[in-house]
Amino acid sequence: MDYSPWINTSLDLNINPQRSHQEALKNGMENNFFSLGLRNSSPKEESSDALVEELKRVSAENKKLTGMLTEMCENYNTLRNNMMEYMKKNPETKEVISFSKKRKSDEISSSNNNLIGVNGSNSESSSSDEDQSCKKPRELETCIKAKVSRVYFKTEASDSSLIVKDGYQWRKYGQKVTRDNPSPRAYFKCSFAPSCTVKKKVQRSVDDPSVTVATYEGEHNHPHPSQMEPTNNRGRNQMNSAAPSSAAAPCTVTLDWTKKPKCRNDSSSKNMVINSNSKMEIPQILVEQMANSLTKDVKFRAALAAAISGQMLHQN
DNA sequence: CGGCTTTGACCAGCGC
DNA sequence: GCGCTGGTCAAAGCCG
Repeated sequence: MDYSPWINTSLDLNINPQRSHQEALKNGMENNFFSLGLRNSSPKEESSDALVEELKRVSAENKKLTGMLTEMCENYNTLRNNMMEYMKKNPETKEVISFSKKRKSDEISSSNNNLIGVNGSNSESSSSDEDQSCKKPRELETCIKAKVSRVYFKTEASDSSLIVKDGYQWRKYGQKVTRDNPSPRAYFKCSFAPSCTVKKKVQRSVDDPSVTVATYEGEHNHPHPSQMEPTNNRGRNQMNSAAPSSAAAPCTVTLDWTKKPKCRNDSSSKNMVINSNSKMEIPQILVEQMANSLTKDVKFRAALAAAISGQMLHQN
């Protein structure tokens, strides 16, 4: 899947150590600066001194936060690499988990064979993010066995349809209201090729109803429909929008082994790993997710704007 | 008429 | 063993 991520941190948090302050300033921070009522030509020097002090403090805080984020990224990647290494070294472990009682295991294993047969690169398979995925052993097992990826689609909150425009042709075979989410979960099978066993679950995010979470199980054993027949428009659902980059530009995330299960309500701690198919670097997307959560905090935004304006003052 | 969605029923895994 | 829950099936209805 060659999608571009929809993640937009809205605030250009200085999360990239390589990025200079000048670059950050280019990205519209001036607005925040002026919205705070800070002016270069402030008449009251005392208050400006206090402000400068405050700005220094916030700058230091900003620096500290940046360092913490960087450290978190490093820890995350280390942990993930360790996990991957462990899984490679101990395939029997994987097998033990996989052979736990799972109904229709033959079906799943066959679909898994399809995955390997079609696409040998299964390295980035294990995946999930914060909330629902893999919080039960059964789901964990599914994550390990089949190629599971989770894609987030930004949609209109008022849009109640669980249609995800990913370009493939899906046939809906069920819908269920799950316990942990009031919005129904829709079940889809790939109907483009009869032999394709890819399944998809689509459900609104608990945290953000404007976000639709699509969980893909398996991998298509056929090319993307838009590559095969660009004009093929049959079907009423997904094929109507065979261009994946249209309304919803998803971000594929993969299993986060460092995450404890049962933390679905903690949107601020979303750990994500971008699928290797994506052009984005893994730490970058992780950091952007963190930044996204942080930027929801009004206080943090104010402090951040103050810190940046401090940098501006410094330069002037 | 074919293909799709809807939706209630059914099945199987899991926890108690 | 029983109840809960998620996942799947399949009949009925809808739509182009």
